[in-house]
Amino acid sequence: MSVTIKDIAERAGVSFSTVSKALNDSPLVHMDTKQRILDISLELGYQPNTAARRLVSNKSWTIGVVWPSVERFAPSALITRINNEMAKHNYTTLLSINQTELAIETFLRLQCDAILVFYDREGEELQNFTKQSVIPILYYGVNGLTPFTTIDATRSKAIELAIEHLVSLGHERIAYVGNTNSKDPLQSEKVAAFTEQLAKYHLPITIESLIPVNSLDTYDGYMITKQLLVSSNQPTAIISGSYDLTKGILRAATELQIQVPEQLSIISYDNIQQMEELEVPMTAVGVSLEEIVSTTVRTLLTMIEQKDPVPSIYLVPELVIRSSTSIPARI
Amino acid sequence: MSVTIKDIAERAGVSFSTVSKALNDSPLVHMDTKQRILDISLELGYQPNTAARRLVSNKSWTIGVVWPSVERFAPSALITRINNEMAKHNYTTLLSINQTELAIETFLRLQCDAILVFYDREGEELQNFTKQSVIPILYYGVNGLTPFTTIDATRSKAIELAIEHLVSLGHERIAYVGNTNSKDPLQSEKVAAFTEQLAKYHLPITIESLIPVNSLDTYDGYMITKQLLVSSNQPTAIISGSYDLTKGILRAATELQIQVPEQLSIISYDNIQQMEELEVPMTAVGVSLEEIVSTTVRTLLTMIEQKDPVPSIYLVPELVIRSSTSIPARI
DNA sequence: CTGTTAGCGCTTTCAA
DNA sequence: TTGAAAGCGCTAACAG
Repeated sequence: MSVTIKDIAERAGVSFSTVSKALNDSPLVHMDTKQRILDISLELGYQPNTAARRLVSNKSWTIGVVWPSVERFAPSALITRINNEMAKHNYTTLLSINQTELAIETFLRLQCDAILVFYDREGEELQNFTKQSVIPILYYGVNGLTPFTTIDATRSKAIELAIEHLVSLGHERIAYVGNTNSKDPLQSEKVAAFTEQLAKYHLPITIESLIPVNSLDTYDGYMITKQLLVSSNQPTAIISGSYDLTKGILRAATELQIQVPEQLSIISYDNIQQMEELEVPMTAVGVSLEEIVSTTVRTLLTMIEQKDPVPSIYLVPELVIRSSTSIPARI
Repeated sequence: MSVTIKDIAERAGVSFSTVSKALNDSPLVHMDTKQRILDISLELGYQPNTAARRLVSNKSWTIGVVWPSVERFAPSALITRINNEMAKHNYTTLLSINQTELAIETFLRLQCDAILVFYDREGEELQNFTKQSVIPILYYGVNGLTPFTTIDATRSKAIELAIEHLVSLGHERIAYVGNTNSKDPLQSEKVAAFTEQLAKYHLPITIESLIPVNSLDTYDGYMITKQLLVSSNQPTAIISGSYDLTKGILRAATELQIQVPEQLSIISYDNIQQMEELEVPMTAVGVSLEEIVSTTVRTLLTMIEQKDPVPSIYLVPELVIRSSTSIPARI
């Protein structure tokens, strides 16, 4: 059996309720007493019993995170950051790699204080949790897909920014490398925005405009780009759907001795620090990781406090210009 | 407030302890009563309060899993399976992507019933948990690296099997594609076994024997193999360090129009079902996923029950011959 | 078979 | 400033 507040109380010669107060830094305890109790608890290696604490406070101090099945760098970094940020607020982040429905059920049973769901799967349907859920559920994804509050990174806006940037530089043959056939709404939103914007600027949409990859892996990005860059009707600029893809694209260009940005401009989705550190510092669009993290954490905390509905949030993407884009090469 | 056993008791006109028994399927409750209570609890949507349950039973019914930082397919599949298997035993698996030390601390504080650590990082040191840990900690990795009970997949034995198989087919120029420079003991064990075995069979060790990749990604596997296969002193057989690498290796071979296994034999580490489904069904070595899962779960359960020390376990790898290996081509 | 009782370890009034 | 007491929701003797 581990040490409890009673043990400390006995040792300190006070009642256990005083210990409880002292440990919670209550102002109702004399400084000296408090210090003595703190010392003793430290000495005894006291660890509060979470179960008991939860029972009485009716809080679990945990939040459940439903993790996307597919691993990529950006989401992985996101979760790590959220995890650390929530820790600062005393919340422990639990991850589940189960199916969304199952994971939510588990977290519900565990009485997590909130659930964060990364909507990243292809065409999942889950509507049954609408009302029965007493605890707040926050989605990260595209708003409107679920009845829940959603943090939406407005991926379409990001693609708009990218194209605007390229067009302003004078590019006309722009390709999008990404999950063009995916039913994943996070991906298809980018694709839709891409074609829309091309149309808006009266740019040609050819078979070389939408370059499909099966996954968002570096590997696939590399493979498809190598094909693309030896085709007859090469683009002067590529928009990449993710950080991982970008690594592959860049590698393909390097290998074919195509200078970036002189001969080929690249602009990537995913506004993360790592873009800076690629062989060619990468111009990127997207909501910055920091902002996604801080907004998510803040929203989560708000939802937990005031169990009232919180409106969905649209995060505004930015364009970060680095060294991978320039005016198109003379042909 | 959610519904408690007291609510059910009131509704059913029995005492709450009877409800508790009924809900726990105790034989001490009359069938009729039990059924009625079950019906009511269902009707009311009763969800047991985990905190309370934990408090009294002094168990959390959770096990914490420290997840390796690097994502690859095989470990990912492993964790998913363990997760599901533990669920059958009423345990909820919590994942932490924090540093090992931090994660263990968290799980300790949460009073998990056991902690499973995937030792997958490069040269981490953590010796401080040796005694203070009241709850069982199980490692998955290479035995001897930590003071804890470890499930060891004897990767060296797997490589032995691979080489034995290749040698028996008549191969002499064998290359190992893997993390040859990694400090990760899981990887270096394979490498060490590889060179040892080559020596044992008096096979030449050249620069083309150990093919280093930076990561275990498909991408890197592809890249390095393409280089390897156009070199002057090509191997007749490749041993791949992981499933992901193998995908890349296979792809490189296909692209260079090298027939597998006619012109090149490939044998892969990671004994998982997916090997069957590659373009060329892959001969593989390693402990089968099923066995790793069942052993891990069983050990975990045992450790939880009898808080006595459990000895480390060495799992025996198998060779699964499929279609990617054959006698070497005539030169 | 069913109910009563006593906690599990902690927080939180309420008295002293 | 401290202590006493109640109770969070549940399980587990023990008594009927």
